[in-house]
Amino acid sequence: MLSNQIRRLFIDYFVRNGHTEVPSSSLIPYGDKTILFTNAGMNQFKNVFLGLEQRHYTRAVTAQKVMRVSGKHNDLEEVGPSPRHHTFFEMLGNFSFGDYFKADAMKFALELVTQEYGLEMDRLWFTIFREDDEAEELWHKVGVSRSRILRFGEKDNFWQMGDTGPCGPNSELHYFTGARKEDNTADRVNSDKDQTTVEIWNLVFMQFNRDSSGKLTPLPRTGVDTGLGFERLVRILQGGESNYDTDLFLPIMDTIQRLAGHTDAQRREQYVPYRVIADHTRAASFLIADGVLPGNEGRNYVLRMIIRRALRFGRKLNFHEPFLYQVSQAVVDKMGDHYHELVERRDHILNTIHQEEERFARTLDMGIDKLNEAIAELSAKETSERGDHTVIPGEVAFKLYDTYGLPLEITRDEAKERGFTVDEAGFQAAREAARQRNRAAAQFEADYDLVEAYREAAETLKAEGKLPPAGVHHNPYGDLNIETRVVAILRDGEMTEHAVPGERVEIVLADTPFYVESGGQVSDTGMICAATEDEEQPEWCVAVRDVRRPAPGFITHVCEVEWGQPRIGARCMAQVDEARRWAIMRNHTATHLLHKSLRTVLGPHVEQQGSLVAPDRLRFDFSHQAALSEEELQQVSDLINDAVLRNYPVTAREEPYQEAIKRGAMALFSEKYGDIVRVVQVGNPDEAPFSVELCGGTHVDMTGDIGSAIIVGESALGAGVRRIEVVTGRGALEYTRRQIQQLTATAQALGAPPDRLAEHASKLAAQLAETQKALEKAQRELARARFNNILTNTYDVAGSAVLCARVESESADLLREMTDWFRERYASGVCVLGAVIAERPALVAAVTADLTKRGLDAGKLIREIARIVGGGGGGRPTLAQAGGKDADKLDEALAAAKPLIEHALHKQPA
RNA sequence: GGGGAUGUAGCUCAGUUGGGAGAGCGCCGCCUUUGCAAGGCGGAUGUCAGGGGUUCAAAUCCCCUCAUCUCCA
Repeated sequence: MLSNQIRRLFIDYFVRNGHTEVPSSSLIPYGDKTILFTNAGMNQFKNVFLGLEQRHYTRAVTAQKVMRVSGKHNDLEEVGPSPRHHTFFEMLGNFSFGDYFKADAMKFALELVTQEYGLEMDRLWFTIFREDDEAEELWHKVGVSRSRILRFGEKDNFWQMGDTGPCGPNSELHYFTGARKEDNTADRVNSDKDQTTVEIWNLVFMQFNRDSSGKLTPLPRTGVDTGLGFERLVRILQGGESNYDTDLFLPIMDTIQRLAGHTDAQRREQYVPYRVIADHTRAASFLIADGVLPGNEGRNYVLRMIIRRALRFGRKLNFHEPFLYQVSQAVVDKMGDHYHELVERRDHILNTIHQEEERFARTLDMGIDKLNEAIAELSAKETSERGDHTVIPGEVAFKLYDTYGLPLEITRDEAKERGFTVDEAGFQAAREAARQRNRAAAQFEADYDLVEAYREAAETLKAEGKLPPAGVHHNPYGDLNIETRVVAILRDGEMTEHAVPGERVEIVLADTPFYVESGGQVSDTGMICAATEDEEQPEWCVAVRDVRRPAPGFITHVCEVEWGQPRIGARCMAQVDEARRWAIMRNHTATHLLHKSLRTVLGPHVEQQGSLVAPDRLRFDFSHQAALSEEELQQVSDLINDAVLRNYPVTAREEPYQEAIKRGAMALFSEKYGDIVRVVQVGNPDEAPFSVELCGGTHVDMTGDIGSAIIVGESALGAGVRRIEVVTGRGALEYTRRQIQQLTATAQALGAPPDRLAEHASKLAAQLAETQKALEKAQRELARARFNNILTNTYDVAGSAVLCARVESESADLLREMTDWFRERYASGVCVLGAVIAERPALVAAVTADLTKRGLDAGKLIREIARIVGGGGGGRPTLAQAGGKDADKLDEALAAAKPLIEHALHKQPA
């Protein structure tokens, strides 16, 4: 059976049994900062299990993309040597949200593996939690022999989401894959002894809720969450020795072999690099398809690390030119049928990998240069000192790695070619030391306590019935001015009864029209005032500065009390600052127009990487390799403003995710979407829409409301990411007004008509440059003429010319130049000049080279006399300069130079 | 988020204890050549990343910010 069929069979089986097929969520988790990547099948259902989110089904089945690069589950170093460790893999799973529980989950699992997949009953082992007698009975009831049911403790068979929250016992199916019957024994389950018996499926039964004291209480709605390792299952069904001996990996490794030009024997011998490259290419391709770009922090860094690790292993196969992007093509071919994003974004994936390959090559070149420098230094030592100097110290190797990104293996290989070795123990020691330093520095934790305080506040309010279970009723799309009620007042996260003028508190309302920062759109500001009969002067009033969502369903308004005392339970009016909100909405709709226009002009690889929608401007970051040309910017700008002028209606509606995607809606890759999504569409009802985008933000009704949109900036934001900034509406008006003002003011100042300003200005600039040059020349000639006069003061001391004079000069540079003139005139001599520059004394001394041999040092000389003007100085023996504070003593200093020079010149040559 | 490195002409980079901003390539002009390549001569090009400080004097030393590279979380 092929992998695609195996996956299909799983999904179809559960769909037949009443489950809804839910597509895999992105590898990038949304709204969950605790994890870097989607690392389990249940991630996208987390809030459903927590009761924070409702779905229209209670049974689901998924094939989920999963990444594990570090942590307790995986270690990157294992990928390659290990037959069953992967960074990227698929997890098949069925889920029950308050629907069926243990009995059905077990029945489904057993039926599927034995009857659909044809696994042998007497090779299966079943593990259960030590105290879960119920599980044993249920397994027995569906036909499992008691001798094959094994009990384990918390470590293996008790699952929990976190320190608190849902948890429960789990039960695992293990499978004996060995050839010798006598090895099919219980002690090989959950054992590191050998790998003939492997875990294939984990059934988690969410049964309890654990509170902060550790106490378990039964959940009102139990749940089932299962995870079946797809690669392992395929391996078992296809009878291979490792997960790599399956049709999931073989085509990829065939491609590597073809590119490497290896024989089958060579391939067998180098199986580790083959596996690493195959695994990492899969991971990289999927990550890039989900919108991740290689970078140097967070998940971007992980992607870069994975690509570079693959390239490092590629060198073992003699790949020295970019090759990985070609392997990636094989991944797209193999997996694209089920994961369409690979096919849709193929060019982007291949380009990104290719680019990273070239970048890494540059890093290596740089690193190897540094290594050569280090080796040259060592060699120099070797000739001057005794001892062995063919070992590169560990700190040096580590610095190459830590600072210049040169991997140890490559340092080792390059060193070897030059007859050097690396002190690897020293390297590890340096690495460990660095790690320790890091750990010490990373001791402070985030404001975890504060987050916890908000969560507790939200729970308390729900428990007391002051807030419905779903939390604050939130509608930012309707009226911007509504009547509601103060539910709570928080001071530093703690509940309080009331607040007084001038205080900064957070207010929780039963309903709120305030938008909460999300998808780049900033939070609303506004007012909350007492709802009283007296419209003129409400009893109290607070200014809303910010709006936050510290816990799911819990919205707080950060307020400053203007007057009066808001109290819990008070009726009030919540009023969003409408002018500000309108400016935001213009910018948000303009963002959609910009996004679409960029894709039209530049191509479908343009992907939103981030955005900011504020009242005064919008900022849009997107993937694109090069700077936009003048014409491209023009085209984008024209497309946007054309859409504005056409005055398209902007509509939002909710519809199933799949339908929206089918209609070509643009979705953010970093975003998590439920089954039902909000779709914002720009365009006339009977025509093909201008843009369709999944979006939770607020928008204008008609594009004409935007007024106009002006691109005010385009810049680079990192490798392959550009940023465009735009102003709209009143902001655009203000911007053009300022520009025109500048233009007219400049035109007036230059006395030229505005439409010929550029021509005029460049002419003026050229003239100015010419005039300046002429002036400089004239000034220099003048200075030279004056200086020729001063040169007459030169007198002879023991055959050398000596000049100590005060001159006029506006710069120290000119002063220096004068000494050049002196030296042009006299082959042997000393010249000390002084001038007052910007009210301060400046001195310069020059000594011709022949005199320095007679012990005359311009540096020493200038230091000596600079003291008189209250300063210091120095330079080289032939030329030195100094400055001071006391301009009045300049002549005194110059006079003091004479005896010093004369004394030195009268001395006999050394 | 933390550590390390880098930032100087269009590009690649040098710049010693703080004391005259440079090289190579490229570019422009002229010469040589039927033309090209090459060569010869001459020339232009700098916010020394930005800001602050120390100093008579900062590309150089100190602090902050930004950007890029890199390692770690």
